[in-house]
Amino acid sequence: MSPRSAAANQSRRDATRARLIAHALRLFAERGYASTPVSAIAESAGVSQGLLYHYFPGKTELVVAIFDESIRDVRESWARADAEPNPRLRLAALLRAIGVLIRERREFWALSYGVRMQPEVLASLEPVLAPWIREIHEKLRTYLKDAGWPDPTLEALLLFALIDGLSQHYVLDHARYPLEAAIERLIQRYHQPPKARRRPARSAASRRKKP
Amino acid sequence: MSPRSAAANQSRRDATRARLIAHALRLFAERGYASTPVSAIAESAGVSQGLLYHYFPGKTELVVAIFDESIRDVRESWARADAEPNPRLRLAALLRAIGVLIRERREFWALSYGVRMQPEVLASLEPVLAPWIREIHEKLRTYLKDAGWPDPTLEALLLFALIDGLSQHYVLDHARYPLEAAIERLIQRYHQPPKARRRPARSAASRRKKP
Amino acid sequence: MSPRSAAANQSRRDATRARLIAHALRLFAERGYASTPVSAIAESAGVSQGLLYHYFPGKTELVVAIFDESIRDVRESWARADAEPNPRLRLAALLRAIGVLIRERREFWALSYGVRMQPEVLASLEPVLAPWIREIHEKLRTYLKDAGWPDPTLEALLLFALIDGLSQHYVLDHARYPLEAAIERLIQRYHQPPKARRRPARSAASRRKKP
Amino acid sequence: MSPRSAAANQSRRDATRARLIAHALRLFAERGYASTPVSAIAESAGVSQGLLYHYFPGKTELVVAIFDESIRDVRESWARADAEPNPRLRLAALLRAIGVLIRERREFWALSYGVRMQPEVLASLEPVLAPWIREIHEKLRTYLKDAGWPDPTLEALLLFALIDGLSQHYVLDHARYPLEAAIERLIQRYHQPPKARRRPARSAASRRKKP
DNA sequence: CATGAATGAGCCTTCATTCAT
DNA sequence: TATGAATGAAGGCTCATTCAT
Repeated sequence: MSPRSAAANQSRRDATRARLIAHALRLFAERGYASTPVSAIAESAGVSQGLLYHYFPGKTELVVAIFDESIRDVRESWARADAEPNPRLRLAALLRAIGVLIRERREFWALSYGVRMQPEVLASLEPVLAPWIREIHEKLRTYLKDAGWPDPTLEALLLFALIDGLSQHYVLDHARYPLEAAIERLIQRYHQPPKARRRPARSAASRRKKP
Repeated sequence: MSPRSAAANQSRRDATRARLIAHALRLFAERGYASTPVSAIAESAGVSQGLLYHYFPGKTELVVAIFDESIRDVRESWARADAEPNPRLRLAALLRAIGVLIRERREFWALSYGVRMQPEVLASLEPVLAPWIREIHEKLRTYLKDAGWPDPTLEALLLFALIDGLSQHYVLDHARYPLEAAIERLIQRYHQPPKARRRPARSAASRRKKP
Repeated sequence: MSPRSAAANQSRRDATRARLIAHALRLFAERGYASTPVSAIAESAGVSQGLLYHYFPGKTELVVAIFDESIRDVRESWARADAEPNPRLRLAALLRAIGVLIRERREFWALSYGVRMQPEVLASLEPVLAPWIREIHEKLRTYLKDAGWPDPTLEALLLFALIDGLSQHYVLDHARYPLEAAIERLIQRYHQPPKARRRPARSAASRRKKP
Repeated sequence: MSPRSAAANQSRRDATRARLIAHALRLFAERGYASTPVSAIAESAGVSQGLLYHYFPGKTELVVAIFDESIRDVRESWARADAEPNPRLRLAALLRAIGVLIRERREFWALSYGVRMQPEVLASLEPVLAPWIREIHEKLRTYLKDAGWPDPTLEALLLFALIDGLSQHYVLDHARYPLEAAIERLIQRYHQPPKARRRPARSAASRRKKP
């Protein structure tokens, strides 16, 4: 085989693979992972069922590939926020980037939320998912800390939960959900860290101990 | 005339039904709705598979029954917060009640999040779910408004997202998730409405135009 | 137990039994034997499922009971035709009685035709059905013979087929089927035996040989 | 490009499909539609149960396919009778062809009669069955009319009923039923239209009024 | 690389029948 | 006599995966 045909072959492979991933993502998002037969994906992508198994060892690996790719894209998108030198604007930039991602990657979030509670799939996804979640949390934590927020760890936890909830609610009703307004309010709220309290917040535990 | 007293029969029915619901909830939460065969539920509850169909027309209705019951319980629990006369403390009471519910009803939330993205199941759940979501939002909105928050509608949206995200993250890693601390921080943050801003918040669009 | 209560009991038994048979017949006719659950019959008759099994050992015996009863009624109805002394009018009377029976017992015929091709059920029905069919054939044969028809055995075969076909077609589309007209034409045709042919009918085989 | 030649694949498909139809027909005829599990058909045809569902969407469609094919064959067979120019001989030719079909297609008639009274199956069969029945009736009517029979519509009704009844009785006891003799008698009877009656036939109603 | 026929396991559901009361 | 909860055995169907070509 000439190198040229080999290269052509490779690009064809890549194209087919990409098409499979794209169609799988759309179908998984629309109908749910469990309710989407492999046959439907192959058909939608215009390839035979057998061929799909030349590209992915199984349905599970297909979903893992989707996550791999999507997470990589999301990472790239976020990376741009790092360019912002001003820590306070940096956080805003990140939130805005997230808003865009929520909208543009809606299908992926749909799949993601649909699969998160399925132990079977989750098992294979763990190696991809766990580091990513840590990474998100760490990123939020750093940004918040740099912006002067106290207790950035817990704060990052809340912000992450808020973003995730927002994203999920948007996915569930994207036609009517006021995502833009919500993101703006979010940006505004995180524009500056809260002033130091007169009295430091006491935890429920400590409160119980000194009544 | 009746062979078993009607009351005895009814209580027997109720007991079996409750057992089925409890076991179904646990299994659905653990393994996911789609991955939990009806046979596993029946076996776990210690009844024959056929009997399950005397109590529920199908797997779908079983999950609907779980939602019906769980939502009813959640409603009752929240209703207590309404007793608090002070609007500001009322919101805190609600958040604290929610914290308790997240922990105590963890299995239900797991099922809930797992099923939310599955169109098939969702279709049957819609009549139960849609009013409930509206109700939650409305309750949050009212509480926030009574506590003096501006734009309570959007604010309720964010708070709901935050709670939902928190709950979901807790479900995914309940052993290590600092739910209590998060709830406390939440209560603290919502302890009083934000002060009026010096400058009204500008929309993303306008901001982009005048840098 | 006093004899009176025993008698009352018996009549109640009979009433329940009759009700079960009637409802079973209707349901079997409407939905088909195989597609009618025993539970539907019990419910329709307003008794518990368990009680049904006190009256009939099983679904099969229920259908046998229906046949027993229906055949008995049909026999009684036909018996009246025997009263007619004139052989020619007697045949007409029988045909007319059959016309009435086809209409009045439509449900039974529907069940009968639906069950005739199901070996399982047929096995239990054989002891009831076989003698009845022989009886019908014999009756037709005798009537035809008495009316002067040649080869009454074969003739009875044809007449039976014609009646059965008519009945079945009527059952399949009773709202539009011109049963009355068909019966009248039948009576007219069988009003008198065919004149002796000039040439005896030759078999298909012999005809093909001498053209 | 294709791994197996398209033609080879198609012939393979056709062969499997035909085998499935043949075995299904036999089993349905022997044991009845409802009492024949799909698994039995697959096993009898020597394929896996799952494969059957690659060829037919369901059990219902399998029986519809059988009807489609059988009816097509019957049509072809009857078409030959049309070639006969003499109207009187044409009717005889048709009846003789019918006699052959009754015998050769016995299994199909058995299935047909077994299914006719089952509303579930009938629903799917309606689109195939209804036009066919109209076609039969119309053909008989035309043949009778061409042969000089008065009131050919009603006459066709009777002839159809007779043929159907004959066929059914033959199916029920093919080993002993004198089908050939019956067909010959039929042909002989329909050899020429009845002579005009001296007295017009009176309806049952009018007859009852003047005793 | 590519096809799609073929498999086999498992799932949801139905239903005749039994049984404790 | 009467109830209806309970069982167990199928049955129809889906689908991830394999394999011959």
